[in-house]
Amino acid sequence: MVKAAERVRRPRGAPAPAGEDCCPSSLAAPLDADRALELARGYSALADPVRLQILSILGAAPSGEVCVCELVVPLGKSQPTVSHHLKVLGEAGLVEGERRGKWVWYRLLPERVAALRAALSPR
Amino acid sequence: MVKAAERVRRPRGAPAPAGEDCCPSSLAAPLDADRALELARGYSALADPVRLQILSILGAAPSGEVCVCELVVPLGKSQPTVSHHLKVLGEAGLVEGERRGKWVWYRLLPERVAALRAALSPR
DNA sequence: GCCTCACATTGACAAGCCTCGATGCATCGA
DNA sequence: TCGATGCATCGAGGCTTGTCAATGTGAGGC
Repeated sequence: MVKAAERVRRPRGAPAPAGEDCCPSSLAAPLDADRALELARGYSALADPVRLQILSILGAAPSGEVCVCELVVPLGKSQPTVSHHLKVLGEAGLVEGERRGKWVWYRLLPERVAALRAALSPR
Repeated sequence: MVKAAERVRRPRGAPAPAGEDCCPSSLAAPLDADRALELARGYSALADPVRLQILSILGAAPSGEVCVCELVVPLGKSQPTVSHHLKVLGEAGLVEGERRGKWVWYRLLPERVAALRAALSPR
């Protein structure tokens, strides 16, 4: 049971890096089971090399988005497999897809990535 | 194939946070399969609520270390289960255990945590 | 309407993971 | 030496996950 007052407390008066005020570190105080489960779901989405490659391709794309057809060949997986991984990433809130004509374009959602990143901050 | 020169490149001249020079972001350039697999193994260790709770307990411990007997009750899992998760975390390089008499004391290894954290940095 | 293309969904299989009881090993105190 | 304690390992059961072939769906183009 982590109380809200404890989650926003920042000891030692250190200046918080931008964008991490709302995303407390998991290493500062013991996690309750619910928040641990929520975070574990997020890291589960990262716990597959194909999904990490998808995120890296999206993150490196100049336009910030990539259509599914551009993922199948570099990943070396079947189209249904790629679609499955995109669904997992979408359900984890890490990516978002948008249909335009025949194609679906996916892009990274940096907020959720930042939240998972901030949870690994040292106390 | 990510070339070394590309991995250490830091555009926009922003000052890099300490300890992240050596740990390139996964979102800056497409990951090769080997590095994706290595990172995925790391996040797999984080993809379980019990293990996240263990890390948070270790991170919040005033002395920086906790003996196994102090983990079983708060985690609500059997002793073999706790031992299993500690082994997984150890093999991922996230924790380290040391025997002192009858007890084994575990502590966090912040370097590996920082590496997984840095891999989520935006480009 | 019909065909083609891009992508999602379904179903099935193998592999891996989480969990716990039983057991083994090392240490300590008597 | 013997029993008790703390932790690791083993083995098995049950569930989840990654993968692909087959199929479904939605959007053009003819």
